[in-house]
Amino acid sequence: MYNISETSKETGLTKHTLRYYEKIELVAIKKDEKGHRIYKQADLSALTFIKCLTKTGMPLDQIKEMSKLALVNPADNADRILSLLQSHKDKIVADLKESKESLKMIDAKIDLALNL
Amino acid sequence: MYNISETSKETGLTKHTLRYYEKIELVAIKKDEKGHRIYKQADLSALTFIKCLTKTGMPLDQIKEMSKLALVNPADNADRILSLLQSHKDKIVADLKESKESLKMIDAKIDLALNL
DNA sequence: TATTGACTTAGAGTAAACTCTAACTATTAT
DNA sequence: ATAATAGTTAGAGTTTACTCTAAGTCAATA
Repeated sequence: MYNISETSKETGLTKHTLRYYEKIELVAIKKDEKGHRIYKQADLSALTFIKCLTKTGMPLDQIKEMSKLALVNPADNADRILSLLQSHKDKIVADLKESKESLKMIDAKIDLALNL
Repeated sequence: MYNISETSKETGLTKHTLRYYEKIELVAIKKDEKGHRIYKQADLSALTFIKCLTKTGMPLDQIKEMSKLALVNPADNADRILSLLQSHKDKIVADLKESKESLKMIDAKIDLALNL
């Protein structure tokens, strides 16, 4: 069990962001009798996965849609979730390719500058 | 020589974006006697390179800073420009690594779902 | 002649994802 | 007892990079 500060440290998300993710209903976190958030290991894993998705460019509303599906009825929605993950994967692969091409062009510029 | 529509087609940037880049002084484009923009081959190359930089996450104000240096005094600023390009390159390489790691985690999730 | 379609401008509006502020409560340290 | 620290909320503000609108000028075509 972790409080918001520990969770912030573990996940690298700010406390502000953690509360924001709750406000937009991207995650739902239990609270103790004082109203303080208590994060479980599973919450940390979920947040870490969310970070993977955002870092690779999935918009928060898509992530939200996916986690809703997973929470409400995992069995019935497995196919849908899988296909969302697959198409995101395809997007990442395409982005990686594009970035590598940009990197090449930047390298070419650097080489040009070095040979001045 | 290209007008704004042709340039938009060539670079994949919208006409709005092309005018916006001029407004923020990221580029400076000559105009004809009617006030219409005339893009040279060099402008297209610059815009294509700018696209590489933005796609790989360089903020417009950094790109602007760099092109100012290149325009004002290329010889004296070559070192500075080179080091900016180098550090951006390093950032891209780091980002690529991170994206590949995220991809792995997403793949792991997909495998998990497939084995349900 | 009129309308279509290209261009122009200044400036307002948008979307995404935070990020911060103010006002408050509860617990611990001096 | 008081001050510091950690938590809470609602809601306002910020940043980046566009994106769009309104109002206008020209040139060519029906």
